Amino acid sequence: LPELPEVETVVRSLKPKIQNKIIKSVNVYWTKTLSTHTANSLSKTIQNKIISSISRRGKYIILQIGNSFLVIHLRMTGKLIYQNSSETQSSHLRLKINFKDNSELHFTDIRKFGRIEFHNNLNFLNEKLGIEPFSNQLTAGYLYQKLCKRNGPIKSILLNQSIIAGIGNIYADEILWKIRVHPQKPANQLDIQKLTKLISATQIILQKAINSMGTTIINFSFDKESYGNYGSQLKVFNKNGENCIRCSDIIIKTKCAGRGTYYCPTCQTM
DNA sequence: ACGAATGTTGCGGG
DNA sequence: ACCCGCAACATTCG
Repeated sequence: LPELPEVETVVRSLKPKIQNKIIKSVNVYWTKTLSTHTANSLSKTIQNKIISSISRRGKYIILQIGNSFLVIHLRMTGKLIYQNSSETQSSHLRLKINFKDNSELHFTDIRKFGRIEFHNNLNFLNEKLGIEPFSNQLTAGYLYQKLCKRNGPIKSILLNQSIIAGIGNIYADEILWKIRVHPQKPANQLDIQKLTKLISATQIILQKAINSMGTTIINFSFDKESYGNYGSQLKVFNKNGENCIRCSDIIIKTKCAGRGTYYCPTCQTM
């Protein structure tokens, strides 16, 4: 569900609602959600503190609280919903931050894969994650050096968060369609020119998706009932059996890098 | 009823 | 030590 554009959409929509709010307490309803603390210890640690900023790194959402950071990963079905204490809460509520003014930030998650951690710095994230797609440090040279020894499919590289942070299954397929590369093509067979195209396609697609507030296919939403519009601009993802808009051949669905993968067998070559 | 689902991690084998 | 594929996590939906 949420990849970089969806996470960015959540961050932008939450910012005006929760920035500078004072925390009163925290409730946890599914213990595994909060992986670094007990509900009580986190609640004590952050009560009376202010959420001073909300930002994104890869697919992670980062709330700065005092000199520390609450780091949230939505995984497949996690959602952050800002609401008033009088409103009905989801039956999938896993964690709740209560603010002094009686408003609340709810973390809901049907499949319970989402995780929330509290850290004193962001070193663990920066060690784990590769370069941001919009960073000027993302160059064809960087990718070439990272990929030259990798024989696995290029799609698995796009999904590998330690190389580029933020791309998921939908946008990986869209990027590869745009640059006409077969998802199974061995990563070390892409030359500098192709890698340059890969980077610009990544930036263009992710930026357009952010502008459209993400892609809603199964159940991404933000702000309670707001949905992303990038679904109408998808070229291959979820288009199994439809005609490629470039060559009119039939889009195929296969499995690549362990994930459902859509591509055009004519446009996208090995 | 079975299989798959937009994510990540940890495991085993190479 | 790196690389790669696969199972596991938990629930819903078709």
